[in-house]
Amino acid sequence: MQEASSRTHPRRDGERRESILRAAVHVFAKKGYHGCRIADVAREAGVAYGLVYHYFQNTEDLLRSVFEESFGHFVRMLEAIAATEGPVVQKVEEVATAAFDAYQNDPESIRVLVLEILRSPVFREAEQRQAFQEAIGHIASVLRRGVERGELRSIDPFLGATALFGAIEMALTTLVMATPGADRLHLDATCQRVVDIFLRGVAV
Amino acid sequence: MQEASSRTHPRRDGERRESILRAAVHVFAKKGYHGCRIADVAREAGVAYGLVYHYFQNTEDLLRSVFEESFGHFVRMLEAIAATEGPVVQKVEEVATAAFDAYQNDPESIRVLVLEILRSPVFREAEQRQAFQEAIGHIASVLRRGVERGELRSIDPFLGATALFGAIEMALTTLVMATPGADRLHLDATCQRVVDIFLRGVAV
Amino acid sequence: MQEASSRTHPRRDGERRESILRAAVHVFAKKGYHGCRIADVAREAGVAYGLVYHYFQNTEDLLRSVFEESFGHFVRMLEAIAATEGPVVQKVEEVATAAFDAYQNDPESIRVLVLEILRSPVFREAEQRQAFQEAIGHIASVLRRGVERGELRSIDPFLGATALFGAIEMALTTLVMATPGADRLHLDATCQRVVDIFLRGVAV
Amino acid sequence: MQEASSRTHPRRDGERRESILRAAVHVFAKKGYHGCRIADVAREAGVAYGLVYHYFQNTEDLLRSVFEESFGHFVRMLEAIAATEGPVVQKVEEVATAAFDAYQNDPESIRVLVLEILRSPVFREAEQRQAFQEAIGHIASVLRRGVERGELRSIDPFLGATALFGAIEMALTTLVMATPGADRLHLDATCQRVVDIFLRGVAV
DNA sequence: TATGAATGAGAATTCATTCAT
DNA sequence: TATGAATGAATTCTCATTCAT
Repeated sequence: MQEASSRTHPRRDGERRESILRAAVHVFAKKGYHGCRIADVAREAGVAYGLVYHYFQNTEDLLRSVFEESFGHFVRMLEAIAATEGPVVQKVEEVATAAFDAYQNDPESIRVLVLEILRSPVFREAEQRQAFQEAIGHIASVLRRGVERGELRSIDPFLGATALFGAIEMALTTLVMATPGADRLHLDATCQRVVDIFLRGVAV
Repeated sequence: MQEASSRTHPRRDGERRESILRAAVHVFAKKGYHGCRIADVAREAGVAYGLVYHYFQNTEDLLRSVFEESFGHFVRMLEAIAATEGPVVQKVEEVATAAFDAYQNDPESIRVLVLEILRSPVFREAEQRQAFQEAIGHIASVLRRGVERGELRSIDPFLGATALFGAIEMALTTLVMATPGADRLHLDATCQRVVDIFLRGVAV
Repeated sequence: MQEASSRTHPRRDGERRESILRAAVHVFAKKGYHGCRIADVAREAGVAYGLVYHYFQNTEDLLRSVFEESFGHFVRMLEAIAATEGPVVQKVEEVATAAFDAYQNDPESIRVLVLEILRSPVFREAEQRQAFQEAIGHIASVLRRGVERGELRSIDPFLGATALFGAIEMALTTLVMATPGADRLHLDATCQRVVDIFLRGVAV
Repeated sequence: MQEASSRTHPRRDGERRESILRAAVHVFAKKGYHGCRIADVAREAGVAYGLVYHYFQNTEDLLRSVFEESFGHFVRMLEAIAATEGPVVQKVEEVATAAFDAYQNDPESIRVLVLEILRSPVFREAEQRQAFQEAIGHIASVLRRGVERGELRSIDPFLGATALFGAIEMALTTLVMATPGADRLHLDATCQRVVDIFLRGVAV
């Protein structure tokens, strides 16, 4: 259909793969993971559906890849934040900002991540749940350091991380569930407020 | 809500319907909503699958009913909590306790609620999302009163409710995702700590 | 399509199953095992293809069932022949007659058996090959008794059985491969001649 | 037969084609004709699958070529045996030996020939069935001469050939079906015994 | 020659739902 | 009420074949 595309040069390796992945995110966002048909993804990407199987084992592999792209990226950001030094207050802000920025930059991906992937059946597999724990783990390590340094009162870092992650995720969920377009402006304010409540809650 | 069937054998009828509903919760818990086949539910309930259609319009109606049973019940509890007077600190504790108790009493239902229903496609329909907002709304009204009375500092009640609800839900999620049986003992402690962080965060 | 059929009474249990099985034999005969589509079988049987899956797990199960029906029947006949007493000469005649009669009575089934099943990939599984060995085994036991009683010269019964079985099967194969209708008349004569050559070959 | 390709690199070309053909035999032997995918053959041969189409029109052409290589070779051997003079007893031995030797030299090809090709759908086409008749025909002509010369009793040569061919093929089938490696030693003995039974059966 | 991305027809299989009994 | 045979739309996945490079 889209004759314009690059059937000429498979130049950048993975160009096609990338576009299929993007299309999948799009379809997930529109119809949900379980409403996502390979045919839809292929049409969205402008390729024959056989090609999807050229790049991905099957539907599940496709979902897994989308997950890795989106959540994996987020986890790596958290990892980076946790890896660099700095006062806890600032680190917590960085964590929240990372999440809200990601939403601002690519709301569709975050919508899919939050609504479709995080609690979906793919998380039934231990391997994937681990990624979830990992995210919380990075936040926990930030908090642990804060407690050790006396920047925070003596809380259970893992529990604190869970609470922060939950508060952020739920805030994003309500944003994501709201009519698209609404509340765009309040993003930064919302982020600040969540951080504010949390930091006061764990302050010495 | 559910058009109670003919009054001939009130008990019997309700029993059958009830057992199918319980079976559905069981199957949702085991295989997830999208892995749930009518045939599975019928087998689990020990009835012919044709009978499921006697009590429920279709699959979606079945899911909606499960939702009604579990989340509806929870929302009504929140509503009751919000409706009665009392210091905010106690009310917030009641909210958290309601959630953690529900988990303790019927973990399977909560697992389904948390993992399958809250973010599932049924929530794509405005009608259902409303129930979600409703839950947060009840909590918000508790907080609003607290702010008005000066029991809490001046926060946005809706945002505060979102943060609390998110923290609780994420705590339950990690519990639910953890190996079954683990951490059962720490439920009360966990509940207290989440409440503690939140209350400090919003204290005057 | 065929509204005339018995959707009224599932009276004789397996009536439908039986007709699907017959249809499968028909389609195997016409298009070969690998050319056999479930849709073809269903159309031939005059049922929806979903029904095929009601009675059979999958295509392979269907084939296996056809095999059991046809070859199983033949093996049981050989078993019966081997189980009853009588002079070897007569027993060998009975074996050959059983095969040629089966062909005369239901050439289509035998065609499928000989051309499609005996050497098909289903025989790659040990379980099925065993049925093959079993058939030869029954013939071998007939010959063994003959050797023991001095009715035959001292040959290896298993090898003898293999030779006889092979000669019969190849004779049927050439019949089956010939234009349908041809040679019908010579069946009895052919049978006698094969038996004749074999019996002379193993006579004392 | 096979339209030898351009004479530029006679050896190279033939080598490639040859290796693809060998790979095909290998895959047929392992997975059966219908389980044989062009991609499998290409991988086995260590070439890109597009190249297969350089040397063969399509899958069927590939199969036909494999057939040509294996069965064609065998038929030509039978033809040669039938064409040279000699006592029938010796000729029959030559026929059987040709088959058993072929098996000893290249069991995989014979396995494919016996299990995959002889009864496969390609034989549904008259053109190919002819090759089958041809093999039996060569044997029949040997027997006919034997009858004419009074070396054999008055049997129908075609029927006799069918019986001999069937006995040999079934003996090979049981060998081929047996666990690989077993009975290798008894090949010559088996061959002799089959010939022995047959020759006595047709002796004057 | 050689490669492998791209295509799409075709087949198996699933499962919600209906309905005669 | 209760059963489960029957239906068929919908979907996934496979694989031969083409073709630009």
